[in-house]
Amino acid sequence: MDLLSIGEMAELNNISRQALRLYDRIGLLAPYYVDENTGYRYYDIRQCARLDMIQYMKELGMSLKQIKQQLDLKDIGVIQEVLERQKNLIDKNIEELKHKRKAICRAIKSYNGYTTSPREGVIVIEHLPQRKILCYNCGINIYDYGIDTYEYILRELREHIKLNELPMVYFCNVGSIVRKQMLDKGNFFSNEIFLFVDDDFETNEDIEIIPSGTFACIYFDSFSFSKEKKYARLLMDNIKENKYKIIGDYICEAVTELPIFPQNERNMFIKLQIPIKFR
Amino acid sequence: MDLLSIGEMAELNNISRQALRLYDRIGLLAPYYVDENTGYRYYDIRQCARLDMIQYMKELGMSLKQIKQQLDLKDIGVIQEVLERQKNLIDKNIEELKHKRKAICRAIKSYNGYTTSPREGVIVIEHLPQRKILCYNCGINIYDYGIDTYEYILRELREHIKLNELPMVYFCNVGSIVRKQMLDKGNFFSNEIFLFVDDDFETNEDIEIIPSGTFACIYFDSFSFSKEKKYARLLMDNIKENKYKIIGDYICEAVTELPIFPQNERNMFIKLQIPIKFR
DNA sequence: CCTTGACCTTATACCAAATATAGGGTTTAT
DNA sequence: ATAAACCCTATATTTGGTATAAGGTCAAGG
Repeated sequence: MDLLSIGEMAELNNISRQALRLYDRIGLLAPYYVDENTGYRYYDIRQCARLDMIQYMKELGMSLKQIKQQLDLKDIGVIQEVLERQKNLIDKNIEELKHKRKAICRAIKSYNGYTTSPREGVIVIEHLPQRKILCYNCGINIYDYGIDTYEYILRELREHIKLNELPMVYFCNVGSIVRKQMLDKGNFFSNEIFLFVDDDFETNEDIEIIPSGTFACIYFDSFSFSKEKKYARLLMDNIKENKYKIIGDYICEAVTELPIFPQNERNMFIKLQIPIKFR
Repeated sequence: MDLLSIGEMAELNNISRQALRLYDRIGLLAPYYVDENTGYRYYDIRQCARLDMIQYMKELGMSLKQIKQQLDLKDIGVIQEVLERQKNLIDKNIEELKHKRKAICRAIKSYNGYTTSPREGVIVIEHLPQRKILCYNCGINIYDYGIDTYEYILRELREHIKLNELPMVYFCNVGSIVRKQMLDKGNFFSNEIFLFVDDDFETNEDIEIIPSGTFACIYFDSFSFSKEKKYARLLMDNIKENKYKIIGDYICEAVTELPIFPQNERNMFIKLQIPIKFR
C-alpha cells in the first residue's frame, strides 16, 4: 500500500497543506500514519472518501465543528437529516437575499430618481405609481421638535421594522405623512413616519397603500424642518394658484445619502408630494 | 445638546458596546466627544445617521474596511455604484444557492430511494425518468484496477467538475457506465465515470442524456468491484432468463454515504441498472 | 558521500467582525 | 455614603483558514 504525503494528498483534493494540518489538529481527519521520528503525515488514498464528505458537508454550509460532531456520531443515515436541515437553511437564505435584492433595486431607483430630479424648488406635476408603506405612529407632532427628536423617532421606527422582520436595507428610504384633513385645516401636523416597502409585500394592519395618481412635487436636499416647511408652503401656494384640488395626504419622501458633513449629520434628498386633481 | 453614553448609543442602534468601541478604534465612527480624564465616549444623536449608513452598507455585504474607504472618500453619489455592485453580488449568490438547493434535493431523493430500496440482490423492474449526466473518460478500464485507482479517478473527475464550474455538492452521486456494444460482446469494460446533474442543466459536449425507460435493477451496498461484478452477472443472467432485450448502456449508480469504517474507506449504496425491452 | 532543492515539521501571527472576560475606575440614584 | 449600574483598557476566543519563520528530512544527481 503506497501512502500519500501531505502535499500529494493536498494536491489531489484541492486543499492546502495547512488546511489538512488543521483538520488533523482538530481531529477531523487524522493521517493514516504519522512517522514517530519526523512527524511526517502520510495519508491513505481511501481517506479521500472522508475528505470528500467533509468538503461536501462544508459546501452545504456546515461548520467544521458540526461536521466533526456528525462524523463522530458514526450514525449512518443521519445525513438525510442534515440534508433536510441544510435545504431549509438555504431556502431561508434565498428568501433573505431576494428581499435584499428588492430593497437594493428600490434604493437604486430612488437614487436615480433624485440624480435626474428637477432643480431645487422647481414644482413639477408627476404621475406616480401605487406604493406601499409601513407606517409608524410616534405619538407626537414631529414638526414641533427638532432633528434630534426625529433621530430618536427613526430609532423607534427601526424597532418597529425589526418586529416586522424586515431587512434593514429598507431603512434608507423613509418619509413622513400629513393627513389630508390636517392639511385642509391648515394644520401642518404629522405624527406618522413610514418607510417604503415592496409592492408585493404582504399587506397587514401596519401596511398602507398610497394610491397611484397625479402629484404636485417639489425637490430639495439637506433636510431641516424649516426648509421642509418653506417648500411645503411654496407647493401649497402653487396648488392654490393653479386651482388644483388636493385629493389625499401630503407626503415627504426622503432618501438618506452618505453622511459626510462635519458633525456626521444626516443628509437627505427630499421630495415633497401632494396628490391633486385638475378642476 | 445632550450626548449619549456608549451604552445608550448601543441600545438605540441595536449594536453592542464592544462593536461601537471597535468602530471607534478602526476609525469608522469616532464618538463626538471623549472625556480626557475618564476616556468615556459620548455620542451625538445625529451620529446615528452615520451608524445607519454603516449598518446599511454592512447589510449589503460590505466589509468594515470597504465601508470605511467608501465613507472616507466623501464622494457623494458613489453609493449608486456600490448598490449596483452589491446587487450583482446578490444575484450571483442567489444563483449559487439555487444550484446548491437542487443538488441537495437530488441527494435527498437519492438517499430516500436507497432507504426504501429492495433488499440486497433482489432484481426489480423499474421505470426511470430521463436523467442527465456529466461524463468523464479516464482512459483505462476501471474494472482492471482496484479501489485505490478508482479513488484517483474520482479526483480527476472532480477536476473535471471544477472546470465545468459545478458546485461540489454534486460529487456525492457518481456512477460508471458500460456501453451497450461492450455488454453485447460480454466485455465488462468501462473507462467512463460520471455524475448526475440537474435535468435543466445546460447541455454541452460533456453532458449526456440517459433516456427514460424500463430498467432491470439490483441494489447492494458497500462497494467493491468483485461485488459489483457478481451482482452484474446476476442481473444479466436474469435478463437472459426472462428473455428481455438489452436496449442501452449498463449503469452503476453510487450514492456515497458517511465514511465510518475503520480505515475511513468509502461506503456506498449501489444501484445497477440495465435498460430493457420486453420481447 | 555530499549537496541541492523540494518537501516536511512546529510555532506563531494574521484576517474579519465581533464576543467574552478580567481587573479596575466612574456615575448616578438613593 | 454606598451600591448598582455603567464605563474603561487589555487580552483571549471564535472560525477557517493563510502566511511566515526557523529548522529538519528526503530523493536525485554528481
